[in-house]
Amino acid sequence: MLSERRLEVLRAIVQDYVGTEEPVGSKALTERHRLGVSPATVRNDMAVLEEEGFIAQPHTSAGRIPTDKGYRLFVDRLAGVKPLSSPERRAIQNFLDGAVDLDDIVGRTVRLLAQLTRQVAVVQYPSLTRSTVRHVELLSLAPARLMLVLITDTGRVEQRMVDCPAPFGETSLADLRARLNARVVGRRFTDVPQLVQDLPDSFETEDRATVSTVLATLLETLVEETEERLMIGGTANLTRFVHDFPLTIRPVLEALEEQVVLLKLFGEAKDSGVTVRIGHENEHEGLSSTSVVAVGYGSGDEAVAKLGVVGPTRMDYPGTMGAVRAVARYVGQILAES
Amino acid sequence: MLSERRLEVLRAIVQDYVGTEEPVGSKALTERHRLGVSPATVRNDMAVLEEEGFIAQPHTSAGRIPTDKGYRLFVDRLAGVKPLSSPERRAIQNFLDGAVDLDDIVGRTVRLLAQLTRQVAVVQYPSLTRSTVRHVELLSLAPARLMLVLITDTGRVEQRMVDCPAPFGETSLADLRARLNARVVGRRFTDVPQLVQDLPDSFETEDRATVSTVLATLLETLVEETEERLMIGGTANLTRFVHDFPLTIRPVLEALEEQVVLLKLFGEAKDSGVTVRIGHENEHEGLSSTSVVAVGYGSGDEAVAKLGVVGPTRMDYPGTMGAVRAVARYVGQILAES
DNA sequence: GCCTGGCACTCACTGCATCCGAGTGCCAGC
DNA sequence: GCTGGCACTCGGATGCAGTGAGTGCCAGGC
Repeated sequence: MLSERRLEVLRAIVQDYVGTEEPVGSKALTERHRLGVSPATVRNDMAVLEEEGFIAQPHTSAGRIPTDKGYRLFVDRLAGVKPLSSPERRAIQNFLDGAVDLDDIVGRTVRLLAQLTRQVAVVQYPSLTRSTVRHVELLSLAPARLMLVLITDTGRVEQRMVDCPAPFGETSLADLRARLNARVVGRRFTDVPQLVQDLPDSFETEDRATVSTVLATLLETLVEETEERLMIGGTANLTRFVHDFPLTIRPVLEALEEQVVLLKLFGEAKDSGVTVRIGHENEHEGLSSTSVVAVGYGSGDEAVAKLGVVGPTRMDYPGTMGAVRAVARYVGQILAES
Repeated sequence: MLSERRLEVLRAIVQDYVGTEEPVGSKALTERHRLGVSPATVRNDMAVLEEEGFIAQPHTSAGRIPTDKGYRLFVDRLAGVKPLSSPERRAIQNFLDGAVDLDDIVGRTVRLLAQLTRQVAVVQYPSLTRSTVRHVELLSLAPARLMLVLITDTGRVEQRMVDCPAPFGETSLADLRARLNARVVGRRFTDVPQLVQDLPDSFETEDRATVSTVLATLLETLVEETEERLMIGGTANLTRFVHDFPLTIRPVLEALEEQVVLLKLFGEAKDSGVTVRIGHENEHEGLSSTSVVAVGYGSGDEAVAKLGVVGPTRMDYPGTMGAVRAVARYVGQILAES
């Protein structure tokens, strides 16, 4: 077990390194922090911390930098979540108020988060799987061609063309529309297949095929749209670290474009509370020197999607976690209101 | 006026520089191109080209690189548009086929373009201003709360909430829906205000306020959505040049995030034919060492939006122009079919 | 008059030797 | 168990000479 002071030394190293971006030595540490001991003592502590794998030396004659394991300990035991200042809170509210639709909300959120954390921001669109149906609309475009429009409680709209096997009358259409809505409005997407299963049976024989086709398209939309979408912003912030590791910026940009990777990472994050994945904990080559801070957000108690930031492992964890958490809360509120 | 051979020298310089990414000298030029003259002659030609401002020397004792003006001449007079190979054409078709909706089409296009040109790709969503109305749908969510859904011929769907000044019955709603559609379906967005102007007058007094509110919301949607959206991809390609100018990558990323800038640039591009803006011709600080290659695309003869790439001024113009043009054509086809 | 070979000059880049200093590990003493 | 002292390491900066690709200019030839 590490003594209290050694943990204190680790905390000091992390804080200084995050601030200065340079390996920190024993002397500088005692000068900037009131550890109450001499550099020589700190050196001994550092030797222990290094042996345990919490810090490392880039070169023999250089200061120490935290390892992924060191950051992990820092996040888990040494640092809290730093609440935002009230001007910051007000800024968030001002920034998000006045959004007109879902795209706008997500767009504003991503810009806000990027600005606040000065890192790359990622916001997942509210997921369809966890949301409920607000309305299903059917429009007749041609005798045997319908448009299916699905509206969710999070304000998302999806539409699909349906080519019918047979012409479908206006009355049948109105009938289907009414019955379909009666069954699914307010229900969760996952429950829909169950709820509409026997619907074709209650129609005239000649219409059954069309009804089945429409339902098939609806279910397909639900499944397809489970591939969730992301919005990304603030990639220019990556260049703040370009003098450090110009090599790393490319794989990170590539990873960001492969949205699958991010979706997987976000999917693994807890629904509530801030999740932090540090360096190699992200099982992706390109992100091995970055950390991902993610949190769920939603209009009610339940998280419908995640948002967060991607930045270098050397980041201000308390501040970033605070910003991410605060933004998630406000977005949740906005969603609940709309 | 520059002699034929001097133009040939300029072409050779541009081609070599684009290939090698290094200033090109007179000796190397004569070795790689059949100019039929000696290095000394080429040196004289270079001196003239430099005096005219088409090429420049980074250092006194270095080779020459083209200036923006040099690239401009190259693009305008010395290079054609390189058609794609047939495997490339097939690849485009395969890549774009099977897109399910507009988001998907735009997403695939942007990835395709980024891959093909190995540069940053930008695709503008089909603009609402030039498209026509396919359908307007009105849904009653609560006694005095409606949802307005607008569907365009390009497959785009926009929805807005409408808070009515007074409760609005189902029959009135059906009436409004029918009459509204009768007037605007198939019409251009710009014509809509004119077409619906007198619609409230034909309703009962108690419903007029609501009808007006609905129409106001519709018109607002048309105007608001004129702020067009963009999708960007392939930013990782920027890092291919990071060893050259690590400084420039940041302003470019920033410019890309300020979509207004790109929209302006794209707006200035011609509707038909490939438009190239080179270096400082882009009136934006961050893009002064990049070129923008843009082209309009659309489902019919008319361009409904633009797409293109952003890359270093030192790019393969003929190839890039060919790829951009080809992609625009195929996307137009896909849009026309759907 | 235009092209060419020759020549002196420039200057970025490389490799090498040197110096400097922040930082370390270790040890004897309090 | 903490501290001051000390020898040691080694990356980074500085200075310098050598190299070579490239240039401009000039006199001579087709």
